[in-house]
Amino acid sequence: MTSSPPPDSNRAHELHTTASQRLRRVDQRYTTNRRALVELLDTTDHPVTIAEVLTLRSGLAQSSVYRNLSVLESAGIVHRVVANDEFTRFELAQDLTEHHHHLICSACGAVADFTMEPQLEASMADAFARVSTQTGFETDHHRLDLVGHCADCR
Amino acid sequence: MTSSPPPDSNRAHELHTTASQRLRRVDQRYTTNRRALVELLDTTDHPVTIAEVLTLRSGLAQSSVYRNLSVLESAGIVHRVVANDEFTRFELAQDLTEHHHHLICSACGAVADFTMEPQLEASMADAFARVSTQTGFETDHHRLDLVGHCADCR
DNA sequence: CTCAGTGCAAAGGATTTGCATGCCG
DNA sequence: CGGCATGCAAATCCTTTGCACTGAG
Repeated sequence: MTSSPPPDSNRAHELHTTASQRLRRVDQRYTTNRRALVELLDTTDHPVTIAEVLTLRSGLAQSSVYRNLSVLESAGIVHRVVANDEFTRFELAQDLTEHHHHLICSACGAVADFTMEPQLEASMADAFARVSTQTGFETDHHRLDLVGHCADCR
Repeated sequence: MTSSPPPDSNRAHELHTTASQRLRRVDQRYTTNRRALVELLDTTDHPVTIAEVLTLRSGLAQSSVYRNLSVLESAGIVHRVVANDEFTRFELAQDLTEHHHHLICSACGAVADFTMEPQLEASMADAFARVSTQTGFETDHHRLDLVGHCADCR
């Protein structure tokens, strides 16, 4: 620990600046609650459920969390993640973090992040481009999940 | 050997045999309703929602469809597909059909199947094996979806 | 002042469950 | 015969919505 500013504070600052800009672009404000959500999502290393949000930030009203995550999603700041259980999860959009994928435990429902070699990502991107050409489907993004059992549930 | 049956009827026959075996393995019966569901899923080229099932086979009770798809899933005959909307979809397990992925239209919710080059699949499988080794996560299967806009919604 | 954002409570809707009946083994 | 599958209806629970209030600009 030092007295100089933590290296991450710049990143955090940029994150909020970007969030604010993207919200303005869709005529929305960067309110205290929305900022709290972005900060929370920036903290975790996995997509969070609404229940987690309410536990970790117990001041927030449930309906506002739903509404604000929805707004943040439409502004392209957060991303909705569907896993195997009935709970919707949210994470920061991948252009605000790092491109990654998910390990989904079908026993306990846990979702963890992982990344793959850029080279393999590139091969996949090529393949997706071919699929688009062949099918007329226009791809916004892809999602690649491994479904199985986490270390705890094996 | 008797007179040779049409090529597809063998496939269908095997499908039902396999289904029956897998159900027995988990102490379940291959009832008329379950057989109807397997036949329906074998017909479509995309995962179907409960609503579709009820429309296409209007004799079935909603609760029985839910229950039976659940049973078929636990027997490894049917696979649950989560898309972008609020509807759960089901398809035959990929070892009963062909390994494939999904094109998910975020506008209309449509889900279509597509396949990729075996070579690329193999590279991905290698990468997944490495991830498993590193994280202790045991992979049952992977799912790769492209999310975007289908030809109709572009 | 104005109006979007917020919180509370009630409604909505896909999915699950309780229970009586029917049917397969 | 006995027990599982089925159908109907009611319950469940995540999510959405209505409405009055508040606070930022």
